[in-house]
Amino acid sequence: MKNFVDELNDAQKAPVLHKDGPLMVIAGAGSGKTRVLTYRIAHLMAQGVDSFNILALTFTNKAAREMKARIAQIVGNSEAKNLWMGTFHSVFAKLLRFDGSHLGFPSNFTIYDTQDSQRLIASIIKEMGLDKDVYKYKQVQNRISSYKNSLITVKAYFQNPELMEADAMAKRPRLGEIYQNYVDRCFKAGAMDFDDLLLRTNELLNRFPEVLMKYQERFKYILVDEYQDTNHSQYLIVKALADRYQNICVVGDDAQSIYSFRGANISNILNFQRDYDNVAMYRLEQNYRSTRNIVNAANSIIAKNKNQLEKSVWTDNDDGPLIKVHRSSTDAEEGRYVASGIWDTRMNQHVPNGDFAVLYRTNSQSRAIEDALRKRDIPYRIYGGLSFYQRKEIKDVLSYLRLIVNPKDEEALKRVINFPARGIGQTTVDKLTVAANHYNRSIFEVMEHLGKLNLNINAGTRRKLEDFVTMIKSFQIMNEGADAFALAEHVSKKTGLLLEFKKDGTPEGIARMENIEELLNGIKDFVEGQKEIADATGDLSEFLEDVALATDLDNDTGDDDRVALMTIHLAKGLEFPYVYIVGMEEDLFPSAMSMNTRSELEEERRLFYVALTRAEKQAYLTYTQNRYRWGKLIDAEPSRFLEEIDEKYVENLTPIDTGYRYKPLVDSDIFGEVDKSRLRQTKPVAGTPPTTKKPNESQLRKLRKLKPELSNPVGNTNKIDPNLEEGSLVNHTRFGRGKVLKIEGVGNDKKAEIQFDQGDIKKLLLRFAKLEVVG
DNA sequence: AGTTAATGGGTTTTT
DNA sequence: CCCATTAACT
Repeated sequence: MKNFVDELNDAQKAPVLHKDGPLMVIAGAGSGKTRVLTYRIAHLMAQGVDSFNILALTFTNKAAREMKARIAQIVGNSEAKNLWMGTFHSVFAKLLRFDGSHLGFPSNFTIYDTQDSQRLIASIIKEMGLDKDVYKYKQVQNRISSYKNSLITVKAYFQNPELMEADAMAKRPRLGEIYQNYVDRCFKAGAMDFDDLLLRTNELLNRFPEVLMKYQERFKYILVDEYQDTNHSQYLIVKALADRYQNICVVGDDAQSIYSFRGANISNILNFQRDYDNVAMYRLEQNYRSTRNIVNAANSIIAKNKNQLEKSVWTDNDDGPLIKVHRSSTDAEEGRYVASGIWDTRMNQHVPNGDFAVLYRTNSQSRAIEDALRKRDIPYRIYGGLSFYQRKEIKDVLSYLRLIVNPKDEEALKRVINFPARGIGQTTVDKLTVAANHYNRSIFEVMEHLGKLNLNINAGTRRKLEDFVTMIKSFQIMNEGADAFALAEHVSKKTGLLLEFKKDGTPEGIARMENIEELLNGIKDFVEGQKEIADATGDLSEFLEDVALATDLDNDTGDDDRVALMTIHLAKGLEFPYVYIVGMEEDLFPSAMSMNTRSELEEERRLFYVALTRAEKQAYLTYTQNRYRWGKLIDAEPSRFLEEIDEKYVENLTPIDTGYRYKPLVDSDIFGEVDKSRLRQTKPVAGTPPTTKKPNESQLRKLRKLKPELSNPVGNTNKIDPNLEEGSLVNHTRFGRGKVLKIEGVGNDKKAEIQFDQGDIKKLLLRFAKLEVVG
């Protein structure tokens, strides 16, 4: 453990060697920010700071793990073990497990994910008898979430006439009541949502000075990575904890602030010098990552933003090749271009798959890329999107486990009380919910005391409820002895979950069963892994917390060689030699939802800056003229960002599209509400795209008339027969033999027009599934 | 009352 | 393309 400081350049050394007091490091993309943070922690420890007194907040748990491993190499494993490191959410979840009892939360509280929150809110809206078209649960959840991130509690909400008026203006005067109910129900269920982990930490530190004092003393040195993406709630936690010793080191880059949609506040970094006294300020401006062309191109883009800190990123690296821009006619062709490009580079340069990344704005764009890579047998891994733990079957198993740990967990209970089906329907659950609200108890408690309550539930159903309670209780008893793996395995079998998917027999059913098996293996690994860690017990509740806060990136073992596919947001902090940025189109990137105001557009631009600066050697930008969106082919126009790059650094592989007029910017920051009528777009000059035909009026009329006849004709909507194609002969359960005339749409949302051999039904437009193929 | 198929609506990024 | 809701069936 010596001389590690010599591995740094002078600019990097300064913040590493700086000892006490607040410091801010403004670090340009690729300037060795993580290195500075890692070495600073190692240096503090080498100087005799107890590792128990250091708290490091990182952007992903994976980053924390890697940093810890590197520090362990320098100062030794036993010392590094005591560091508190992780994301805001995971660190403060841990803190709340210790001290949440002050607020009335059990140490085994559940963490609700977004879906759990939304379901609960939907249920509250229904119970309150509100119009669900006015109070849309997703919007309501969004609103509540942003209140929480701004530290607006229910009480604060009702004390703020402006907020209430804003919601009343939006025709949602009872939003505050929903908020109130939501908070109460979470509390009653012993549950916290993602935002609560920060909000409740704030509450804890504010209301209990002795707790605050304890953690101020514990965390004498605090380091925060990606400070530009902290929200108000996180900002206040850091401020409170650092208040005593003022040993706060924040690292970030305002040019890479891309999380304002979840409350990140760029002014946290812009105002750091105002918030603390005698701030030492360091800048890292030399980029070690990318070629000069990439660095300069990125600079030319970010220069279009008005709101930013002074900074000039430069590099000593070679110029490298120009950035390649490619146009294709459809998203499928775009995929083929990417796949063949990767293929060629891999062959010519002899580089591994892991050197490539394909970045996109939205998760749904991955499909076309996947298809093309698969056809070429190029191994890839998709990060993010629907994560493993969010899949239906996995959430089902996890819900049982959650219920065992915390039987008050209402969302988990509602999910599994009738899955696999055991004859407990919606009406029964509604009755239980009403009773639970009435007695101010959890649903599970109501179920435990069915006999003493008069709930108008018939004897058969009552019996089923009792059986369910008995089953969960038997699991709880088992949980006291057996380890998490044995329990989870027992639960999957005993509840009939595994069987449910097995008897299904379809490829999906088998895939689901395999997923459950994979989950069980994951639990096994976890239990064994936890035995190595000092303060871990390897029990179920620890696993559940891990799962609730894990990101896809965290689970990446990185031991196989694959092309990486991910959103630009997920790519923050990563780097790859070859980077494809696909879907460079208006309305997609910049996104149609975030190009109305200057601040939104500037954030999209920063996102583009982040994307481009991931590339070390070569960047490719691609766009299409037509793109499938939900099965429909739509026009696409090149992104304005393509024009914003200084042309010196770009090579156009295809003729440049011209003749567009971009949507005018309406600055709602100044003018208030955006006038949507001003946002009309001109038509493209490019060739006419192929269009899909809609059913004509007479076909539609026929369909509507036939509707009663069409009950139960085609099986499960979600499973399509891949063998069906135009011209196939099919057998219909009701109408008999017929021929497929036309197929519309893509993926699982296909429709077939079928001509039947007999009867007066000539043509029928159907969504099809499980139609038996005859010919 | 409970189960299953069909339909209609929204449509970004994530802990 | 996914999900929640509705409609029809057992």
